[in-house]
Amino acid sequence: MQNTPIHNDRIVRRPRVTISDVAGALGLTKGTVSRALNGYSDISDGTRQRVRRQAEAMGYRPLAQAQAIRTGRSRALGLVIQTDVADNQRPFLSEFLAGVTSAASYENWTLTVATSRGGEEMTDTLTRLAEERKADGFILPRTFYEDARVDLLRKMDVPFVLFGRVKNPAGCAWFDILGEEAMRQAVHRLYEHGHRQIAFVNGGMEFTYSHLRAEGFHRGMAECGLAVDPQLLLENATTAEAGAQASRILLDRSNPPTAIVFAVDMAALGAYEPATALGLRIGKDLSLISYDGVPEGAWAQPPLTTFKVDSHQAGQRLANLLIRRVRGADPETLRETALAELKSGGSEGPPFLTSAQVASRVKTKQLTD
Amino acid sequence: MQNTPIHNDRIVRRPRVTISDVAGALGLTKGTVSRALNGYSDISDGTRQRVRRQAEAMGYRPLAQAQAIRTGRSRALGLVIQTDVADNQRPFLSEFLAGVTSAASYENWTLTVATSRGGEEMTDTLTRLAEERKADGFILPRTFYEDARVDLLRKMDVPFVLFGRVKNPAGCAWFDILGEEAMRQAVHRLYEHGHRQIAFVNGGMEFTYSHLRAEGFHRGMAECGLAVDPQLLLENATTAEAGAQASRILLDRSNPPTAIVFAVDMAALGAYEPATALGLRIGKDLSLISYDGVPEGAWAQPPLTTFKVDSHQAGQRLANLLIRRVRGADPETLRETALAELKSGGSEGPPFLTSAQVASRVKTKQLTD
DNA sequence: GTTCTTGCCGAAACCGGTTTCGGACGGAAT
DNA sequence: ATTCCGTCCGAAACCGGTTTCGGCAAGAAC
Repeated sequence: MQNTPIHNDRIVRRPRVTISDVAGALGLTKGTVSRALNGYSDISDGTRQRVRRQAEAMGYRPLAQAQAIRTGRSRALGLVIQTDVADNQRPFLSEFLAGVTSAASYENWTLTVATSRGGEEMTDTLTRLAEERKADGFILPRTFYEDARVDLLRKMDVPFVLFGRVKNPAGCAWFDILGEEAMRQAVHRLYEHGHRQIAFVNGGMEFTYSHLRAEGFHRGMAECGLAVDPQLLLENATTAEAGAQASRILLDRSNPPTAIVFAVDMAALGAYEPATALGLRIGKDLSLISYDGVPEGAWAQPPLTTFKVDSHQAGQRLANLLIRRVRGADPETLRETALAELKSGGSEGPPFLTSAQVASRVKTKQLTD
Repeated sequence: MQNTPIHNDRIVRRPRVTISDVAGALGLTKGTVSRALNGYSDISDGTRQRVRRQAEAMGYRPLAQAQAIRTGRSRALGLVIQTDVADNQRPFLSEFLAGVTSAASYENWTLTVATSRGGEEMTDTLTRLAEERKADGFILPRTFYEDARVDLLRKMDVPFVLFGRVKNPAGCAWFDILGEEAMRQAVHRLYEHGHRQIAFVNGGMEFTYSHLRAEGFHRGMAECGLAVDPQLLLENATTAEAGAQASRILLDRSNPPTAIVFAVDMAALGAYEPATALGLRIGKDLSLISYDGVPEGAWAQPPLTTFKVDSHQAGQRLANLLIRRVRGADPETLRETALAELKSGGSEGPPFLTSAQVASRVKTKQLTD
């Protein structure tokens, strides 16, 4: 009996052009070809040209994996998607991936994707991908204010870039969209419409973006000369249910808001049902401005006014930053931001009612029910 | 001056446990350890046990890339997402990826993702990924009736599995959800509600699913003893705009439908606006049943009745099938299907109006506008 | 005309695995 | 006591690259 593996998998693959093929065609050694292609200084310009042309002509593409076992790098970006977060990144994922992969493939890099439910599984996944060198570095989406992934990767000395920011930015590279600026503009816009009682419904405070958006809201209020009523500040609404709950609480106040700024679209969409039930018309009796640009927003009646995020651009920039990071660039020089774009949908406008009128309408509606 | 590459990238990585480390600890050679771990028959059970235990204890994980340069396989699945298709896979992508990666990582495989606008770019991307061995095989989502990707991969002899089916199934493995069965059930359900004028709005005929769903619709009609009115059959509606357009056409017929079966949720959502504008209440004067289970459907008023696809399961099964395929299983034995689950939302019910009444209401409404 | 550089390339080791080949050893058959 | 035959492992080649090292030839310095 001959010596065979138990799983003798069928292997069929057509031959590739190897570096030895290129070297042979030129009468050089593969070492020389390798150095020529990788820009070593001990190769003459003439030879370098010849090698480049020949490689091109033969359609030679180096095998990233073969390079990797010596260099430690395989030209692969890593992305671990959190599946436990009740997040709103879902609808953007396709665009985001398109952005990442287009920028990556431009540099001949690829993307390795994994998912994780967070916590220990996240640690295991990142470790495994890094140790098996399935990724040279990671894009970390949806950052937490204090992010365990950052601590881990910092400790392992694995390159990474953040989509978002963190509490302690030391050694971090990132791309982020200035949510704080959007919230600031939202307040200004509502103020100009004539609103004076403006509420703010934030997301989960474990996320960095919530801290930033809160800051932007407060700054906007201050710039407009409006005092922030602590009664009109709520947190932890990232779903429609939570948004509905928050809206009911706010509208039940003695001084209800005539406008609500939401940090998250999905929460804002939750406001439609309770508002309508209380006899308040969205965009007239109650104005809403939110953030994200989820497609569901366009289907609401009236469509949700929101600050839309360009996910494709985000993916592109993050891929670009990470590649530069892996190549050794200083992370502190790899920090970019962009602005969200206002998409007016009709959920905001000049107030038809005063706060007091809203309150009385809510009261009478509740009594009649 | 010493010999240095132009881009002298910083390389920092902590040491790994290699197969030589394991071999050294046991006083064996790395070849023996390799054979022991890969189940060769010329290793005694005792040694195999010792090696397994030692590898486990030292936390040895083979470097897929190093294995790949000899074996040609790197334990990576490939997924190329089409970005040019006006599709509805977007919302499901996250779940789908979670399914794929969970099944993959269970077998210690990973997922390489790329995007492509289709056509030549798709060919290039698949070729590049296969040649660079960034993927041992591919999952092909959203299959076309005649699919160029299938032809290419067949020719290159690269393993693949389809999410969906194709015209010529020879040598193809797949997982698919029986859309035809859903359409059939949709007709039965509407028939039992009392509908007799049932229209069908299909997706693009370049997709396999459209052929299948049409077949299911026709079968359902036949089973219910209903004649199919060619006037009530439309195609090529995969977006809300196209769905709205189709709805207007159907409602403008001399014998308008009292119910419409849509092959695609996004198209069905397009029916709400024109129906409402013509004074027809969805779920009463006009019933809708659709397919996909997009989240937007739950936000429509009334929510859309639809057959929901389990994307997580689909991803999981596809990953599993592809791994077996790469390991050499006969594709013809790798074919699975599942059923979509009906999610009743309120967009369908017994007809409040006859076809003639719908026609007259449409006519008067159009005159008054 | 030597000697010293410098430029440029070949040779070979190396990365972390897999796979082929052959030989040592022990037990059974002769 | 040989011979024969499996069993089981070591040795070494190999995969496709990268990187180190050393040496040859030509030009510069003496």
